[in-house]
Amino acid sequence: MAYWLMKSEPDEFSIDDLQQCKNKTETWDGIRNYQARNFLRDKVKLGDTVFFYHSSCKVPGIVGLATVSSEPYIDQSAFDQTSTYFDAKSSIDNPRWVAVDLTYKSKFKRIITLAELKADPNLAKMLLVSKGARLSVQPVTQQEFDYILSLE
DNA sequence: GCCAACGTTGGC
DNA sequence: GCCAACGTTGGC
Repeated sequence: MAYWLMKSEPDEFSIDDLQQCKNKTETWDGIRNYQARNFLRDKVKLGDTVFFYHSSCKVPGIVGLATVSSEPYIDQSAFDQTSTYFDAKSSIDNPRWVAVDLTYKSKFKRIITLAELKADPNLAKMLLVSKGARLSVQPVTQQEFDYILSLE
């Protein structure tokens, strides 16, 4: 089983929103970055565990856990002209983007903030804190995962 | 809201 | 295939 960190803007979709979804599960779509897409398509597996990260907000950081609850599938929002995720270059014949389902697992008692993660020498090599890491889907190592869980 | 850092596009 | 211009992300 692999570990991931996925970013979401809480104004758009927060961990509380995920918890309140039907079956606590929602489509994780709208990824429009090739590197992130490649992870989703090629590496993310059903049953993987995900750090749910809040970005572009007052206190950015990891707020809880989710589980990948589907295999990757074609991101239909790319075909929807009314969607903000519409992409004219993705076609049904040649789909460009993928999505997975995420299921709520737990919410941390506190936010493990980006500032805290950045300041921690044990996490100096983590992708999230490395320069210009804008990836919205990124791998987390077993060591990083266990260590961050222990911070809660 | 600013802007640094990155990604993407498109002319050549 | 290079690279300048533009767009986006996301912390601050």
